Amino acid sequence: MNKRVSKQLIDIYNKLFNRFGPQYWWPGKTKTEIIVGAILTQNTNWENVKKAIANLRQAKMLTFAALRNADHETLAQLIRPSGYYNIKAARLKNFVEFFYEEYGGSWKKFQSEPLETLREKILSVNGVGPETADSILLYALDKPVFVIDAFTKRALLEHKMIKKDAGYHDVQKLFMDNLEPDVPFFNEYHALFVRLAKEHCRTRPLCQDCPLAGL
DNA sequence: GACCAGGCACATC
DNA sequence: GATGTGCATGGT
Repeated sequence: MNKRVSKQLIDIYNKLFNRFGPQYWWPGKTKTEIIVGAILTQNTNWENVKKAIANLRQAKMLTFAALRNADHETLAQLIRPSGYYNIKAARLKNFVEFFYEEYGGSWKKFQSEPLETLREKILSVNGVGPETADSILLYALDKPVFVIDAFTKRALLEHKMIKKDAGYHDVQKLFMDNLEPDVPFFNEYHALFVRLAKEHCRTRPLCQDCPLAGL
């Protein structure tokens, strides 16, 4: 734990929170819905994901049991609005199969597995990479892991807190080595970075009235 | 019509 | 281990 870095990270959080307030990410939803959303939102606008999830809800497919029984074609058509529907249908199936094979369909077993091995196992599912795995861990299973996305990296790069070639794990380490594990805090912090991305700096470097300017 | 969105796996060098 | 490519919809 580096005190200076730690203070800086908390400082960034405070600036973002003061500007944007709480983001209420994935509030009041089931674990299944959060996991489905995490997979469907890969490289995809959340508004499109909402349409796909609405279709699934309408078809009563927002449970793992229902997803397990669905055939590929039906599932693919329901999630069509979220894009990459063939690949994502397969990925949903992969995850559901993993859940039943590894944990016998028990949320209790799933959630009580130690974090280290749990993360490795989730990552081993084809179609689940670091960001999706960590979103599932943090938002569905309440595990204290910090989710990194492309914008988080760019913001940190801008403030010279990471190197240009830093990988996902390097960036994640910066947060997790320098902050106390805290689920609600990690939840809000990542959501605030995404809010910053949507609100301010879509594809450009940080703009002038960026809340992080002058750190 | 181009460009983008809360990635990932796979091929190739 | 770095770089390139396919996957696909809906909004701006």
